[in-house]
Amino acid sequence: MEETFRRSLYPDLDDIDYGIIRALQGNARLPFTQIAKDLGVTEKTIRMRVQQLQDEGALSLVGIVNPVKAGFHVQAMIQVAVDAEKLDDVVAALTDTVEIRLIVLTSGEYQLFTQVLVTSNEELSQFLLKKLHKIPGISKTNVINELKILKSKYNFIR
Amino acid sequence: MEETFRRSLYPDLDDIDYGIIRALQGNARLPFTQIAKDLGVTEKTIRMRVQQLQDEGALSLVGIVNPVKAGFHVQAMIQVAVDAEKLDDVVAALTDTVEIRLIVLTSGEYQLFTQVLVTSNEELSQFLLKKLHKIPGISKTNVINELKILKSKYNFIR
DNA sequence: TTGCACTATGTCGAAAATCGTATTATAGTA
DNA sequence: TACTATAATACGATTTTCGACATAGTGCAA
Repeated sequence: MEETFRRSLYPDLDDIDYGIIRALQGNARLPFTQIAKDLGVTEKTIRMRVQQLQDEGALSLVGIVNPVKAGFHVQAMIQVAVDAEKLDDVVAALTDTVEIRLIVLTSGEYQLFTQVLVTSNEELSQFLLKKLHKIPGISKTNVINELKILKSKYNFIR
Repeated sequence: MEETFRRSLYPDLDDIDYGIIRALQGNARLPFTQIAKDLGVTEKTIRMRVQQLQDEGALSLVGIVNPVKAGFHVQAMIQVAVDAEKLDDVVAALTDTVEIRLIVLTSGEYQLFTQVLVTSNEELSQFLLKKLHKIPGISKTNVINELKILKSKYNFIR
C-alpha cells in the first residue's frame, strides 16, 4: 500500500509556513483566524498548514515548563564516552531513564551529550551512582553543572 | 504604588497547576474547557491559572521549530572559557549574537556553555573566526558538533 | 496541448471555545 | 467574628474552530 504524503508537491517551507512559525513561536495559542488575516489567506489554510507542519515534525506546539518552578532545582549536562560496540545499548538505557530529557550524539572525546533534571544534589548523586555508572559500556563521564541560564531562545526564526 | 501580586496566597504550584501543565506540555492548544472538565473546575479558572503560570515564568506556550527543517543544518555546542573580570562583557557580547540560542553559566573548566544554530559549516566557521574569536576576554573555546538528537523531551513533568 | 489525478485553498454554517462582567466562595488576618 | 483580598464560579456575547463541500491549481502523461 502506497503511503500518501502531505505537501508532496511543495516539500519545503514557504512564506506562509514561515509566517505561521513566526506567529506561533512566541504564542502557541494565537487564533488561526488572526494569523490568516495577517497572511492574507483563510483560516482553513492556516489550520491545514499547521497540521502538516506538525505531522512533518517541523513545528511543535507545546507548553514549556520552567524546571526550577516545577521543583527541578538541579540541572546538569553529562557527557558520556561509550565503547563503540555498546553505543546502541547505552543509548537505549539512557533513553529509558526518566531523569534524562535530552540525548545528543556528538563529535569529540565524548560520543554522547545528555541533560538531566533532578530535584536535588542528593538525587543527582543517586542518579550517577545507582543508574548511570551501572550502565555497561560507559568508559567515562563528565558532569557539568548548570548554574544559571543566561539566554534561552525558542523563537529563533527571524 | 504597591504592586499587586498574583497568587499571593498560594505561591507554589498545586494539583490544578500540575494538571494544567500535564495537559498543555504535550499540546499547547488543548482547549481550556477540556482541561477544566478533566480537573473538575471551570474554564475561567483554567484560563486564570494559565495566565498566572505564564506571568510567573513557570509555563510558556510556544511553537518549537525543528532547526533542520528551518534550514539550520548545523548545530553545535560551544564551551567558552572566560577571564573572570571580563565575564559580564563576554556574556553581553554573546547574548547579542543571533547565532546563539542558549547561554548557560556552568561549573568546570569552561564557564559558559552555548548552543549555536547556523545553516552550514561555512557559516559556522565564519561565526567562529569573525565573531566569537574577536570577542575580548575569551581564553579558550571547545566546539562540540551535534550529530544527531537521540532523545528530546519538553514534557518532563510526570 | 489537453485531460486526469491529486493536492491545496476557499466557502460557510454548526458547534465549541473564549472572553469579560458580575457574583459567590474561600482563606488569611485583625 | 468580621474584614479584606484573592480565587472560583455563572453565564451570555463574541470569536474561533471544525468539517463537509466546492473550487482552484499543479504535475504528469497521453
